[in-house]
Amino acid sequence: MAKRARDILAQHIRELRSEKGWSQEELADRCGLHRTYIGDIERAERNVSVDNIEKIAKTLKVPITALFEE
Amino acid sequence: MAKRARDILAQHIRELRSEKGWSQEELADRCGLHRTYIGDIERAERNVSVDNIEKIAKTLKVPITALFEE
DNA sequence: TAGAACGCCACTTATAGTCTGTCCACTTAT
DNA sequence: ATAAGTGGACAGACTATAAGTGGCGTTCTA
Repeated sequence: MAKRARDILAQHIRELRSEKGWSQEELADRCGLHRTYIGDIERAERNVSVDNIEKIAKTLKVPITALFEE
Repeated sequence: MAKRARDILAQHIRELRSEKGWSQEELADRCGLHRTYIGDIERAERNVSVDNIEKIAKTLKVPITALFEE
């Protein structure tokens, strides 16, 4: 049973954010997104769209492909 | 000037679909999406979200990372 | 001259994304 | 011990926009 894309995304975002020592709120502010929204994404409860995936990847300084690697 | 994520996505989807000799409508049907919606995505006019990106990747039989490679 | 493939427009419905706030767990200072 | 601060889970209500559909025009080619 393959993992859903949003689960993989969630996991990578949380990991990369933690590595930087950022809170969800700090990542949110840097992305121009909302604090609770980042929380939701990291719990894989949101169906994020490409434009926001791109914002998050840029903020985390990784290519988008890095957010989907299994 | 870096290309927007949705442009890269658009280009890959169109290429992979063409390689298979599928029309937009055929890809749409196989994905369970609508003909014009696929057209819009290939013209980078839609801000698609992960769940649909995942559907398209599965239908095209490529990992999601392949849809974002530059 | 029919039909297959696509671009493009207009539209409705569903949900992405924002915001306010409460609760809980864990720290750190008093 | 306990108050005060920080980070995160979660709820509810709202607004912006993605999802999804149908129709028409054009181009190409059989």
